[in-house]
Amino acid sequence: MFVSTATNGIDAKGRVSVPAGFRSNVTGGPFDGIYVWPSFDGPWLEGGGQTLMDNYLDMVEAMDPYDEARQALEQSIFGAARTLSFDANGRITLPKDLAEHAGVSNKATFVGLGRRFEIWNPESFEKRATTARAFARENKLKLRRPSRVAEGAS
Amino acid sequence: MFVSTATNGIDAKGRVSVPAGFRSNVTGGPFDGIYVWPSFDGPWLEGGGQTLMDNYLDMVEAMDPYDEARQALEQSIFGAARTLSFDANGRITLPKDLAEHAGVSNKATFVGLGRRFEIWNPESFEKRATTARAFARENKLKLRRPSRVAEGAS
DNA sequence: TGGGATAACATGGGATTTCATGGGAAACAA
DNA sequence: TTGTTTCCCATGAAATCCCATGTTATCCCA
Repeated sequence: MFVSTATNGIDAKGRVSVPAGFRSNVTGGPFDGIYVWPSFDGPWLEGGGQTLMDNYLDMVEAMDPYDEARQALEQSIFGAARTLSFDANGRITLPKDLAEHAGVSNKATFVGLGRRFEIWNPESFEKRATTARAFARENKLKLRRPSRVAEGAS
Repeated sequence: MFVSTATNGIDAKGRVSVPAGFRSNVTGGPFDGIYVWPSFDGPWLEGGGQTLMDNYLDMVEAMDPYDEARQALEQSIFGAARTLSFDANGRITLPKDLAEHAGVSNKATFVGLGRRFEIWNPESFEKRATTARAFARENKLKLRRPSRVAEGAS
């Protein structure tokens, strides 16, 4: 799973190192790289590996073919996503339009969120992280064990 | 499960031995190590193995995708967590920012709490343990057998 | 049940590898 | 050509691996 947060530099060619911990998460797919698309909630990018895209595909295909939500998801995710391959050193080249959407130029912050991750402008992320932390503290009680008991837990 | 309390030294490289009893709890995961993140309740660290993180992921994904609390929790847990691998002798290297959050430098106290554990500054923990004991004494009557027996718990 | 032998654990330091980053050359497109 | 993209190599810093060692706990056998 994608965990932790790391800020890496973007060089003049638009290249940025994907944190090593993220890379080791996506090996074994049909290509050596990640999927990235603009968030439709705000100025940051969403990303993940083949497994995530497979999950989204399953979810979409479980919906009615003419469900508006289905079409929105199809267009916003599959239509907007890019396959960004790693170079020999584990970097991707961030396309200009994606960089603009996220407002990143010199540095980019990778945030692991379990199954997926986000790419942020470092300053914007810092602001959001501060409020998120307080909010998480106030709302931690919303975390409930799934109704089904986790069997075989160790 | 994680039980007992142990205080181990932190060397100049930031390495600290994870108590052997804790280590034997997390073997068999995708990596040989633990997840650790800063508590959002105070100056100590929270930790656990793959099973705990899987449980958190299940709990978070049971929430509405656009619940602000969900996004806050995702960032505060998965975004803040680190995967700390064991070296050949069962040590982890505590990142500086985590050590600062917990206020540890020379020694760290590992506290087993069943499904997860905490890492404390030894003096701070001693203080809290005193008040926690008193609190437990006052509230011992709240301990009740679960209405439904926990299946498959080990 | 004592006491020596053995294994497990926590700790220290040096050597090696990985990681993030920079720049140049070659392939490609317009 | 001219600008862009991809591949390849170099480098410093940081993290990891490997070996050594004292100490504690456990085992085994008389």
